[in-house]
Amino acid sequence: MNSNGDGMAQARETGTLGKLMVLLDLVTHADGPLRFTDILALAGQPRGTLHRHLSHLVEEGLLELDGDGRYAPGLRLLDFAARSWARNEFRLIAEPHLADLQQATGETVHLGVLRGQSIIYLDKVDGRQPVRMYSQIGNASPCYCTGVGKAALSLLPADRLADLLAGLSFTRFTASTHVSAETLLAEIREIAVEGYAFDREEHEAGIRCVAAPVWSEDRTFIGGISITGPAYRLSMELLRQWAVPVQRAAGQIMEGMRIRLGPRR
Amino acid sequence: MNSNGDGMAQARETGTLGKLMVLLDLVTHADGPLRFTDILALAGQPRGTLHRHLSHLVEEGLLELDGDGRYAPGLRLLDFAARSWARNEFRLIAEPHLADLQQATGETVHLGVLRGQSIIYLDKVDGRQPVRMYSQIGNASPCYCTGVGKAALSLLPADRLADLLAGLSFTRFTASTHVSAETLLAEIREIAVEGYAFDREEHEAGIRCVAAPVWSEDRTFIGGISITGPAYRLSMELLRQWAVPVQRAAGQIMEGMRIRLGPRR
DNA sequence: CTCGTTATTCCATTATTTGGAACTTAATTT
DNA sequence: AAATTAAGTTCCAAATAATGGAATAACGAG
Repeated sequence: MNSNGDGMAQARETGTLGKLMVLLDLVTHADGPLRFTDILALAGQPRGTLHRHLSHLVEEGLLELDGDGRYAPGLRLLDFAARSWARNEFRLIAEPHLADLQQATGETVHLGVLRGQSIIYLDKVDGRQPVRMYSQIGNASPCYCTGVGKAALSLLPADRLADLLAGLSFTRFTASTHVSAETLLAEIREIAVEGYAFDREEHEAGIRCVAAPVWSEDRTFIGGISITGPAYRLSMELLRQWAVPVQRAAGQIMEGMRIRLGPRR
Repeated sequence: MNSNGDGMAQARETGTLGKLMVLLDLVTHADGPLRFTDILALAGQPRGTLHRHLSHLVEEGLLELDGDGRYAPGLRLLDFAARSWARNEFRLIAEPHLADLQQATGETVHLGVLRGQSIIYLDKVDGRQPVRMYSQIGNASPCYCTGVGKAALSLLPADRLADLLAGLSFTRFTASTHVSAETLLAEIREIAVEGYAFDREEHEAGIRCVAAPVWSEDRTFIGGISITGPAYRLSMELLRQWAVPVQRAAGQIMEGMRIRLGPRR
């Protein structure tokens, strides 16, 4: 009955919630607060419907409406996120190993997981300056141009990987960004063999990283950890050396997951 | 038809969204992952409805369903929150002044705003150990037992304050926690006169703070900043001295808001 | 294998959402 | 100041999506 094989991008099967989430997405991804008319143009929902939807979102604290009639992300989202983060077992288990890795290398260490087509960063340890956490934690980055992302992709079974690649649309961030599924797939196959991935200034010019895949046994978490830093300090040769400790830390995290989560299943 | 005059607590006027948010609240506020039956008992929604609601929330990434059939907060919430936080103007303007205050006192500095009956912490600057941001940022704390909370309440017009107090239910966290609207109101009146508030170990034993109110001209942000630390180091006398720099920093933040946001209105 | 528990699916009924249009309010121009 | 245009809000009959009781399926312990 309800075949969904066409090329329509944003079709959702989640009823009212899906429509509301489109709005939340629009507002949170915009460069600044949006007025009603702006959202009307972007969302393509009828006036009456849109107005009620926005009112409900504001009422629930998911959006905020300022004195100039502009909609911005609501602060209630922070409370939800803080709780989500505070009790995340993957992160809790990984934390000490990230700190170790930071100590060993002196560079910034990240933990991220694959959610849909994005990598969501769960943790960051940076030894040098006081950390501005939200600056990176929680941020969703594309999977095809980050070390953690490519490491995660290398863990997917062929069919799931193919599906994901098929749905991907590439944005060129730098000269080295993958912009086709073919070259990306080729690199992912290599990564699957080697067990580690590089980001060769693919997301941000001047920034390199080496990453290793990490996953939980039930596959709830498919992601990776990485060491990131400026290209002038992190030669490709150095990154190749660091692949070893990164993989070791990844192994320790997975062992920690097995011990903590294994018995229950 | 749908009279709503009874004592039912959680009645919402936001249709489907309201019901979904109740579920998000339940899961994010629980001590750990919840099974379907747990939620069924807590939410009081019929089986079929609940099941569909949960499925939709999972599909949208707001909840996650692990291999044992337990629901936990979803990581998509982190992405929303990170964006909400990153562009929050109040926080951006306050940031340098919080850092100054931290430098001047050596203790932890917080920025929070009133949302409903809660204070949501927008920022934290702690000079000593590397900051675990989410540990505090984003967390919603009760307004009646935090310095920032009481400072914020002192800014409310009498009628809004009365409404808020009427809806408050008090939890005794320590021996000094306010547990009645009367004593709280009395202190708030004092704070309104003095221009600063203390937390005398009211939320957590052994932790004190001094706070000053901060607000934006359009009243979108009503909150405060505080200096927090252990009681053995922060005597009440010292806190009284620090009221001055805290108020000064608060003034600077408000001046910053006026300059940045004033022209637009 | 069986029983008790927990989770999922089904579908006629009903309540909610929908969305075009009318209306109000605010901003801009003459 | 009045007129004009744009922006935001409310309304309500029609259509659709949510509802929820009951049946089914999956799981787990004894």
